[in-house]
Amino acid sequence: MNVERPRTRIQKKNREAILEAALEVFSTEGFRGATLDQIANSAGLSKPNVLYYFASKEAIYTEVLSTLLETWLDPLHAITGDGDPVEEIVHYVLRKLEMSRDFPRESRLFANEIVQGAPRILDQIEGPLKSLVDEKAALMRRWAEDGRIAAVDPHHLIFSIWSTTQHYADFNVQVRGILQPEGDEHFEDAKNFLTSLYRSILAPQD
Amino acid sequence: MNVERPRTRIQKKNREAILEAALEVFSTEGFRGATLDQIANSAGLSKPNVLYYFASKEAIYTEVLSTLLETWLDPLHAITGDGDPVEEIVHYVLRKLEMSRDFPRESRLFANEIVQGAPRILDQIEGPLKSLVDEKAALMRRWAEDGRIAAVDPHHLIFSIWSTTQHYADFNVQVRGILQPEGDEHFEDAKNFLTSLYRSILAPQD
DNA sequence: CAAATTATTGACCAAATGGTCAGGAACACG
DNA sequence: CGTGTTCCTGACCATTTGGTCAATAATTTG
Repeated sequence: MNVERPRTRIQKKNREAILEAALEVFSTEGFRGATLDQIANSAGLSKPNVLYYFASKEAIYTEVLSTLLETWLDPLHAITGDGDPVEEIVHYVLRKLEMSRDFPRESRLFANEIVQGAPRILDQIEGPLKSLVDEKAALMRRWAEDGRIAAVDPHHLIFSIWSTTQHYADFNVQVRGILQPEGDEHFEDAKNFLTSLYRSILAPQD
Repeated sequence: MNVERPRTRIQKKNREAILEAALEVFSTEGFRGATLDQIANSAGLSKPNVLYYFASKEAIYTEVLSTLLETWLDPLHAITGDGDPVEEIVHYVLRKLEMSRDFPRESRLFANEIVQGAPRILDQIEGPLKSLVDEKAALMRRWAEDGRIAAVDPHHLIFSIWSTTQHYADFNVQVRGILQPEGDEHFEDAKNFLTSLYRSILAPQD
């Protein structure tokens, strides 16, 4: 029952409801921890009806994950080499931080998958992702050689950006448990901290 | 059958085998994803035998998690205020990094628990952990006021240390997928990168 | 409106899973 | 060596879970 593009209005509506519910459930329970009943429930459908739209639990998960992967890597593409190096990188940091604030479930779903060994996207990582990262790392290395940013290991720089920003989504409960914020105020502090963190390490030495 | 201290030699051996197996399984599968069969198998025992030593799957998990929590926060205690501020913090960073290299399963188990909402340790986070972090943050704030480190938000500094170091354990497959290292060489680069990252942001301004 | 198509569900199934238990095997120890 | 205790297991159970299917309901379309 794998319909390429949802044809009918009902198909569109229900597939969206299922994917939304799946994002919610998978991101907090992981693949194995999530149940079709939870997803069906959260989507307001019966379990057999969910399986009418998707072949299996696995199929739902795969679809959510792959949709997510695209948008997830999007900000990295935006580092083009056109603008000021430091500004481009800082802008990337802030965009990733915003994504952690606005799409924490996507981040957590991804985190779950990776922590558990990335069984379903290992080739995506070793293929397209590695290529993309290597490419941007090369760009940064050139910047460093040209003295436009400080000489830092670009790969580890990227890892640090991923980790510091995604931390606010993935470890959300810990962050909130410690800071006890009312809403999202602490993201402003995070923004300031990360901005100065990356400005200070990237600032080219005379 | 909850024995305070394992009495017999057999009890000691088997309880240890179970906890070791549980760490392995829980850290890669999460609580819900792990099965008693996997744990029993990995420990080289039968499932009923595992349940002879522990009351339930939950009991095993709780024990692993609480044992782990203690050692996990240990390095943070070592920030005392006795030594040079920058050196103390950098030393903390490197110790956390070493733990990610040497005890990745512990890190991942913890990550799994937090990502999934920390259902079993939320009070530990809001209580003891928050206190400890607040205390160290206060210390760092004093350092900043005395001009011994740069003025940075201490809470977010700590978050960034946690995230950048634990990344090498929690997102291990991603890191390896991108760097394609033979063994653990990349930890040396990470060490250098993080050292200069934190030195550059902490260096007191004039 | 009627036929064809699409959507929905209750009932059901097999496998997996956490857990129990009675009885037997291994062991410690006087 | 014998006896009390500890250790271990096969068989079993109830529940959960992913998934199927035939029958019915709703919707679309000519």
